[in-house]
Amino acid sequence: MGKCEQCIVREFSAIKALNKDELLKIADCKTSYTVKKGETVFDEGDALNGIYCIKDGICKLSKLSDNGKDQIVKLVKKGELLGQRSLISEESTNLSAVAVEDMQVCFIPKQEILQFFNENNQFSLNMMKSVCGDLKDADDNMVNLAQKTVKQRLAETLLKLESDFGIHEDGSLKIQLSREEIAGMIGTATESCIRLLSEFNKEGWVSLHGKKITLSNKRELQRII
Amino acid sequence: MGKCEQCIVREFSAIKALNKDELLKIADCKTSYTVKKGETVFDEGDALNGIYCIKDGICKLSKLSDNGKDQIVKLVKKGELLGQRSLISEESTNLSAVAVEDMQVCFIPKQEILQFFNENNQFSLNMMKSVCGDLKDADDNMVNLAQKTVKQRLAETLLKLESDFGIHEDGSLKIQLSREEIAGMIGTATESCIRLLSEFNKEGWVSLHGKKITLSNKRELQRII
DNA sequence: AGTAAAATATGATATTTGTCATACAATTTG
DNA sequence: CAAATTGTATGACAAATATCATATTTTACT
Repeated sequence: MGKCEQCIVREFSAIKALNKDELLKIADCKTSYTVKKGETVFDEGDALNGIYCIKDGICKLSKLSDNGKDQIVKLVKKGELLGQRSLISEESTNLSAVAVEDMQVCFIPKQEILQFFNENNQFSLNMMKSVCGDLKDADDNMVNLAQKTVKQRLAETLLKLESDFGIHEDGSLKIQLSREEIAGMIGTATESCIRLLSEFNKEGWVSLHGKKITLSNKRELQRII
Repeated sequence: MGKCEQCIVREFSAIKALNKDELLKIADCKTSYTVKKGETVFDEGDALNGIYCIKDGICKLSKLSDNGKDQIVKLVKKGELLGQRSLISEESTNLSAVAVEDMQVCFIPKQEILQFFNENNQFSLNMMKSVCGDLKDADDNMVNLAQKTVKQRLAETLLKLESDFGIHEDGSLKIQLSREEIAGMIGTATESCIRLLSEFNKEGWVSLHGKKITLSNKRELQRII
């Protein structure tokens, strides 16, 4: 059983408000495991009995639309929590969480979290702030989906992927998503996404090598937004 | 100075967790006023020094997009609070709030709310639930904007307006929005919205009399979603 | 390594939606 | 009350995007 006290990501979420004793309590009741790329952490409609703390890796939160396409609502990375909304609202999840790369997660049972809500005000406040941050992002996203063209959304998403997840030494985006997943983020058909990426490539704004995407002219990408 | 204890809407929001003393404290420091239809409660980018409790009326939360169009993110009605997100995140608002019909609002200063966060756990929890509810709605909305057609979104929005705000005796929607506002909700051009409403009218799904909209065939509207 | 499956790419075409122009109706204002 | 402004309506057209078809490339799997 790993010690939460020494966990690298304990400073990255609401959990940073917990003291030594509280961290020990979590360490005692948590269960850690790995989730391989493509595997599911939880599915839309699942009743969650706790929250997940992402120790490593990235997952996508998505919702299946009636037309059969998966809309990606958010990418969640190392240090962030999964499933808070569902826990707080006392509802089943409205989203499913699938690993985009191999993950290590710790599951913390509901009762612990609820207890912290009652006993540690800063924890509650942190959690609130985190949900509020998600809400702001969601609102911004809504406006983009409603008012911007697919091209603008693609450019914006690429820039955001770079700033959120960084680049390799060769300059390519660290996070690797399939074209279908990118399409699912910007809300368009996979073919349209592929087509626009090719176009960006021809314009010299990005360069494509297999799944690797390098933003070679960020200024132009920024300009068309 | 009105007494919060006797306010009709005190049960409708996180405020319901406050006890008599706490309500008296609010009553003491709040300022009540009216906002006429079309007037602004606060603007995108404003730093808020508290939150607003809507005693009566409806307002739209919207964000101006780069293309000059206002995207309506949420309609907020009697009993709900305005400005929590901004207060919790300690940021300026990302949305502006404009009255859609005459409103009565009470402004409650920041310090009071922050104190309740520290002293009244149930209040914090309620607030969290409310923000989580907004987040869920926003996520759902995102999926609709990304994956559904304008026609589907219009039908869905009309049904939602009826269920959220009710109908007059003559069957028409109680809430009256301009075509431009409806377009701003579904994320489309005003002309497209007008055109589709006409089409729905010709199909016999809605009937239009000036600004009054009556849903005359909800089953069909439901079907096309 | 060799085959099957999946992902990517691209063309052709249809559909949806936005834009611009204009007309008319309703509402506001002096 | 008339003029001016704003909101609604509709047509014509252009642009954006989706869909379907079909290669080609990459990846996964024995």
